[in-house]
Amino acid sequence: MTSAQQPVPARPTSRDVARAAGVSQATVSLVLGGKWPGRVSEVTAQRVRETAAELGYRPNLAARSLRLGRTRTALLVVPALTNEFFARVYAGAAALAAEHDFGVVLYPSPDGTGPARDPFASARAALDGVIASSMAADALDALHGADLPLVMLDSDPSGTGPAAHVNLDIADGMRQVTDHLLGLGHRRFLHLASAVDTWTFAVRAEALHEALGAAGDATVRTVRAPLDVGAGREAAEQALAVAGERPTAIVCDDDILAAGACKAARRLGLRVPDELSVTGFDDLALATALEPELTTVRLPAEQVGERGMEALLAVLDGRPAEQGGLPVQLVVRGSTAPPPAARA
Amino acid sequence: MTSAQQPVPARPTSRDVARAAGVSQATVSLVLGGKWPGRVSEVTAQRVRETAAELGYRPNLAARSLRLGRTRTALLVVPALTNEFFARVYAGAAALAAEHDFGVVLYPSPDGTGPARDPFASARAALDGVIASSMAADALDALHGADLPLVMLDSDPSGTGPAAHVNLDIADGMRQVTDHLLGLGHRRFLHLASAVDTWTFAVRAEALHEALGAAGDATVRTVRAPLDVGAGREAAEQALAVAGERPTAIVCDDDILAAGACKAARRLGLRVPDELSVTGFDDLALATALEPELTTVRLPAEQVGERGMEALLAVLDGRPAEQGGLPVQLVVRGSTAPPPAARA
DNA sequence: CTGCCGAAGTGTTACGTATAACGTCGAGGT
DNA sequence: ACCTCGACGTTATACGTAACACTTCGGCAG
Repeated sequence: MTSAQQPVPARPTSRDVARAAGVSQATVSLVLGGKWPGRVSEVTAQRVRETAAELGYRPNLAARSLRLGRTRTALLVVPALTNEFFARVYAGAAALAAEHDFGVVLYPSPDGTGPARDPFASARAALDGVIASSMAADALDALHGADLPLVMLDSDPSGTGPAAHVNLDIADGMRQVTDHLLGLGHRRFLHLASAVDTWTFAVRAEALHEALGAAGDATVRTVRAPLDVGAGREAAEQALAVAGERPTAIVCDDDILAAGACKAARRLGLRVPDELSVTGFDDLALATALEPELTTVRLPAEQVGERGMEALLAVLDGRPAEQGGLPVQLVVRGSTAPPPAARA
Repeated sequence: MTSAQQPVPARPTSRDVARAAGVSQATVSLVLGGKWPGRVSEVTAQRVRETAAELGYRPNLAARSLRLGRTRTALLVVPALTNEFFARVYAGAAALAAEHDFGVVLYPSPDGTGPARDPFASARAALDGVIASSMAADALDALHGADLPLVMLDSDPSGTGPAAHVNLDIADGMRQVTDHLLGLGHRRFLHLASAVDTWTFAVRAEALHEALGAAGDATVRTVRAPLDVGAGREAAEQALAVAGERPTAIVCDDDILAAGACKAARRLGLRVPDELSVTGFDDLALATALEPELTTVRLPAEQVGERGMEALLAVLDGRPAEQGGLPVQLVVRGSTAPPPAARA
């Protein structure tokens, strides 16, 4: 006694469509594939398309991937999606990917903590390429030896490994911040830097020192902290508590650290911006949630993702990837003002 | 002139492993599949495993999916990853998924704007199931008719469509907030509510009114705003500017709106918490970045994701999904205090 | 000695798709 | 009348895997 008719309407295949339309499976593939124009007469093609729509046909992507050896899926490696910047990078990458019928999966260590897992064991789809932020360095080791097309975001462009680089003009942003503060009259600076040691932060430090050096009479101290409000506050509080001449401006590597700096100031009874100027970097939503709103550098995060995906698609097509850094822009808000001395 | 040997070392298949180990492909599959214990002698199994490791064999997931008809991939539908809450939900879901060798892809409209795309056209992998936040209602329409196992997050549990619900005990959280404020002596309230109209927000309103009703002499006004700092500030500012008795406490549906409320207070020259108490909901990083820090309700976002994935895995296994709401907890910080009258 | 059984593998097949290679058929050139 | 050729399709095949059905073989009860 075998089961008669299967009662569950299984997902229709291209062969089902073919049968219903009275053509061969190959013709269905030809029509719906969209390439090979002219291989099938328009009247037949129309019939096939209608039948496919009627049956609700959806190509089986596993079968397609198996046949083609490509998956139209990219892996995006970022340290943590809870950092708004990277959430926006993902959004940009995913949006452009969708336009090209591509998918984006994330490296599955989205909390940034925990041991680096094998990205391929967990990335369910086989991958056509990888887009990776330099801030996810540990994950990159795991990627080593996979010889997939690799696009690096915000990393040292002199590295020759990656097929392409997408960089922000971080140095210019830091110059704009510094010039803004110098223009207001500041001369004693505190650099609240990220404890993470990647290119994107090294460039900040370098540009800051260079711009201050040009001013001649400016001084700067540096303290480092993990990218988190509490840690930033602590570091800033300690640095501000030391004896001697207090800095009049804190330049932060990141809006999150800047939020910490603002809290430190408040705890020490220093008013921002009257007694202490604070600048951020990134222009996250946080920057306008604080009071006063942060003077910061706006980074086009979504564009970073888009350009990264664009570069990857180009590489996969054998086209050259567009080079060149993305421009950033200083946004002056309420957290910066002339130093007390200049106001007196 | 045909090409002699392929110079590119193609990715080894299970058949390559079989050849190298001197067994059949079927045996390799048997050994590496891990099921069917005892079908292959331990000595042979060992040899196969070693050979696979040597060659760096990785199963082709497309082929496996094609064969099995399952993909071990779930779709997570959330309104926007830039909302830290959902980024954390994703983190929780992805972490648990990884433990079970599952993958999570995101509905590709991560900015929350734009027209709802077809989730299946863009989700590259075929899907085994869907986990969806009630806040992504538009996307759910697109999911209709896919008859995949569906787990709903934070949605009306009386809905019978989904295979399982994972809910936070939102009502309890709102009760805790209200009782806290009533206990401090507040009687005139403003409810800064989300403009989004989903279960999770309806419950907040209901619980608030119920708890206030129990107090007898309390009054509340409601204003609604989109989930964004600027919109929250504007709505709060307008509501506070009206003539008559000013509310002494603003209860917000969300930390983001609470940040807006704090900004509105500052603009109007009202000190928080001395002249106006403000409460949030979610306990995002933002809550401790603000000054004063927000009194808010801590939601176990990661757990929501975990439980959602857990429920989906259960459903896929034919096991019953664990029911029951996740507990939430009031976190009292600096943004609440007794009202001015009680202090005088 | 025969028949049966379990252990340990192997041969084979199907999953659904894309495309290379192969018909077929009528029009048009010589 | 014969060949060619383009237009329109079809047949056949391979991608890599999992698992069903089968073989082989030594052991052992009847």
